[in-house]
This record gives sequence, structure tokens and C-alpha cells, in this order.
Amino acid sequence: MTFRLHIRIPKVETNYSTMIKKNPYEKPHEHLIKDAKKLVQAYPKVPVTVDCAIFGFEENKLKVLVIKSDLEYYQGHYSLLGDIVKDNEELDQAAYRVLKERTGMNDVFLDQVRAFSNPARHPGGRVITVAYCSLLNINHHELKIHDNDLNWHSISTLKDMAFDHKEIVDECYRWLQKMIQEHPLGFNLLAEKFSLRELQNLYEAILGVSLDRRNFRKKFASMDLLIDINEMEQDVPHRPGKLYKFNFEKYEKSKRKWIGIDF
Amino acid sequence: MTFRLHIRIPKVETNYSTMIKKNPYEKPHEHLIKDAKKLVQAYPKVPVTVDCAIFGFEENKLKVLVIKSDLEYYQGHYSLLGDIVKDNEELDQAAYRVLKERTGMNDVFLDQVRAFSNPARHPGGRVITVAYCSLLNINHHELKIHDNDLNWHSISTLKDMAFDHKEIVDECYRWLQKMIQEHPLGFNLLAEKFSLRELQNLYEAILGVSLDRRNFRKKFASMDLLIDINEMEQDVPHRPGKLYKFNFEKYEKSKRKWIGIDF
DNA sequence: ATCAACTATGTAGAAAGGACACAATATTGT
DNA sequence: ACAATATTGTGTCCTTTCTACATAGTTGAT
Repeated sequence: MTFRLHIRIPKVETNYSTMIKKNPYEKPHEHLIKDAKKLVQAYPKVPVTVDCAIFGFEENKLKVLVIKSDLEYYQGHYSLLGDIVKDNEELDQAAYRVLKERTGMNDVFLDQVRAFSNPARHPGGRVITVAYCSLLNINHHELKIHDNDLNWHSISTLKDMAFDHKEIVDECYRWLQKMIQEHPLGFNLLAEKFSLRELQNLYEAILGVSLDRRNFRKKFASMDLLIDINEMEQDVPHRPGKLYKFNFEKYEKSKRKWIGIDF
Repeated sequence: MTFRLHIRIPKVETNYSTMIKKNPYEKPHEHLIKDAKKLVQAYPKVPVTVDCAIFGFEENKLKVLVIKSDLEYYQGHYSLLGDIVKDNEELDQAAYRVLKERTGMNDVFLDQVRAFSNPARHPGGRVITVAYCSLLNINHHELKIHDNDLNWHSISTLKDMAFDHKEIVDECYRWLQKMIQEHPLGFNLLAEKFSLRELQNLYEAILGVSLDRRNFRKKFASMDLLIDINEMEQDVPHRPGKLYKFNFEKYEKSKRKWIGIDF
């Protein structure tokens, strides 16, 4: 399993923790706040954006969709696809909007990873961003990358990104590595029909390991969630393998909850 | 849950030094945005808060620290401890601040869970909140609950909370259920010295299952991460059990990543 | 026909998990 | 002092899962 690096929080730096003391006289609870609107209007406000780590799989490599930054400050550096969150827009909604606008695709796996809030993360001032992870098939016929500056970049050679986007990609990648082991997410990166070899390549590439082919197949066979569609690979320079679909229906029905302590 | 002890992976060190500096050798394009500050100032802004689900364990029940809402709108309802995120304050920092202010405790487990952004979640207008999960020992000598309206509420009987805080608690609870199985987080809820029975009660209460005592002990024995401190329980009305400490040091050193596909 | 490069399946030993039983040790009540 | 009671502490057997490894079959290219 994956282990996060922040299991045990080290001591908080002194600048956060020193001079805070509860004043027993503040906020006497007889006085309830009557005007919630007035209260909220007095709050400090921050621009909030979403940034999407859109992953694809091509040439046995995990890739992420990046774009040349439009900030002069970050000229030549890549950034993730993102946008400001509009008034009264849900974060999920904003992330879907970014996806639809930039890829043309609608029904795409998308999930929130976490928020990034370093006050110095944006050169234009304080901006909090919420990172999303999205998975799609690079060769999907509906996928339309209109923008010439858009670019599928291999995860392994990514660096020098704008803002804290490298950190975000790293976090989303770790998130993905964990998730594909526990959920059938990887299939979103493949075509609807795939061979076991392609599936194994996917797992090997994302997890960065090599797996025993026989045991890998045995594992998926024992899950009994792949549908043999009685088709074979085409145009491969060797013996073609069988093609399968993932049985999402059966998976949803038989989803099991596991209990297991292991660390 | 079967977590295959399959392949040992070296720790991935993340490069966090990705804040990019301007490359002085590149020539600016005319369509690039030159004034990042102006750009950000034009963004719509939202108040952002943090809300902490602070969990404790008492009387073999998982409890969460709640307070009577100070909004008249939610009079009589409980809410989580939270606060607005200040200008130039990190989210983590804000969450630590809330913890310190309300519990007096400093060195506490804390981790971000996710952001909640329903535009209608706050009666005073649009407020995005980032949920944090915190774990502490209710009987810790440094824990100071000064506020009379603060209250350790059993998870199982919690309802009718202010805002979307019930949803947040539910999400944090699920997050915790998952995390204690894969990371040694549960120990944050216990005293430094604990018996295996207490540990098992903790797991049973949080996961909502009953576990075989002998297999539970065997499991932890095989991990070899509990230090037998040669002390016994005191003041129990039966044969006292041995007390242990968790070997965080050894755990940190031997932390491994496991690969195991299972869903 | 032969070779190269795959696919496809099986088997045996090791490790882990799960269902149990029984002895040892403390407190409590008499 | 002693029995009753409650709980700790350990071991065993069986099943399932994991892992390492071997061999046969199919296709395209030469």
C-alpha cells in the first residue's frame, strides 16, 4: 500500500503556535449572531481556482495534459489546465467545465484530490487552488484538443512547471497509484476493449514495477470482472491476444468492503 | 482486505522545490499576460474556512468535538470547530490554529480531507470550507476544553448539525475508517501506553466490526511494531493486561510501499 | 520449415488468514 | 482461604492466497 509521508505531524513551528490563548470573555454565548450575511460579508476573501491533472496513457507511458503558461512570469513553463471558480459554482462543476472546455469530453472520471494554499504559489497574489484528478483515453474519438499549446507530457520527464503545479501533479500521481490498486480506475485510461497485456502495461507503468505476467492474469481471472468478448488484437507483430471489457455492472453490484489492518 | 506483500518499492521523494523563477533568457511574447497581480485582482473571491473533525475515543466510542452553533439560524444545532482562513495563511496553518485555540493542544495529528463547496452550505452566503481530520487522546493532560459549549459527541448518535457539517463528519469518518487500516493513526486516539484490548476496542468501534481477539493479537505481533514496556494495566476488575507503546521510530524507518491489486 | 515474439495455462511450496480451545492470572464475593 | 468469574495470553489446524517458475501453443516474418 501507499504510505503518505505525513502520518505523524511533527511539532508545529513556533510562529503558528506561540501567542494564542483562549480569552474566556470573548464570544459570550448568550449573544447569537443574528445576521449571517453580514458575518460572511466581513470575512476575508480569496480567489479560488481548480486545477486538473488530466491523465492519459500512450506508448506505455502515463501522460498528463499540460499547456504553456500564459503568464509572462512563467514563460515557457507548462501548467495544468485550470480556471477560476465562478460565483456560486461548485468546485466539481468548475473542474468539469475545465475538462469539457479543454478536451471536449463530457463523461470523464474526475475526483477531487486536495487543496493547495501556499500564499506564494501564485505570482499574482494569494490564490487557493483545489486539485482534481481526471482519467481519459487519449485515443477516444470524442477527445478534441483544439489548442495547439496543449500537450500530452510524459509524467516521468515532467519538470519546471508553473506555479506549484509540479507538486500538484506529484500528489495526483501518488493518489492515482493508490487508487488504481483499490478501484477499477485504470480502465478509464484504456480503450473499451483491451488486452491483458495492455492492462498489465498500464499497471506496470503507473506503479513503476514489473509484475509477473502469469500471476497478473491469474489475479484478474480470479476477480471475474473481465468480459471475454471473443475478439483478438489486430495488427500486432506477434500472436494476438484476446480482448476484454471490464464488467462495470458486475463490479458495482458486487462491490465488497474489505477490512484489513496492515501498515 | 488482502494487501499483498508483493513488491518492495523505494520511497518516492517528492521534489517540493518547484516554485519556478522567471527565466531571464526567454523573450516575452506579446500575447502573454504581463501583470499577474492585475489578473488575480480581477478574479472573483470567496470566503474560505477550515472545519476540523476532531476525533477522540472514550468509553469505547468514537467521539467528535462539537460546539453549539453561534448562528441564530442554527440555534441549538452543533457545528464543528472551524474558522475563517486569514490572509496569507495556509490551510494547514489555519486548521492548526483552530486546534490550538480550542483544545490547547499543539502536537496533534491533522490531515486535510477535502473541500466542500455547495453554494448553499452557509446561510450567510457563499463560503467554501476545507475539512480537516484530527485525532487526539481525550484524556491527554494538555487537552483543555475551556469552552462550556464544547462537547464530545458520540459519532453514532450525531445528527442535526449546522451547515453541511454532518456531511463533513461522515466523510471524515469514512476517511478515518480507511486510514486506520493502512496507517498507524489509531494510536493518536489512545494514551501513550495501552493494552491490546484497548487497541482492539478502538478498531472494533471505528470499523464497526468485531474481530477475533487471538487473530488480532497475532496480527499486531507479526508486525513487530509494539513495544512491550513491562507494565500492566492498573485498576481493572480482572486479570490485567500488558501495556505497550507503538514503535513510531521503527515504523518510520521500515515504512514500505506495497503493491496489491484488489477491488 | 524455422525462428522470434508473443499468448495462454498449470503446479508446487510458502505465507497469510481465520476458526478454534485451553491454560494462566487477576479480582470479587463468601 | 477458596471458589467463581472475567479476562489475558498462546498455539494449532486448516484454508486461502501469493509467488516463483516451466512448458506448450499461435501468429507473422524470413
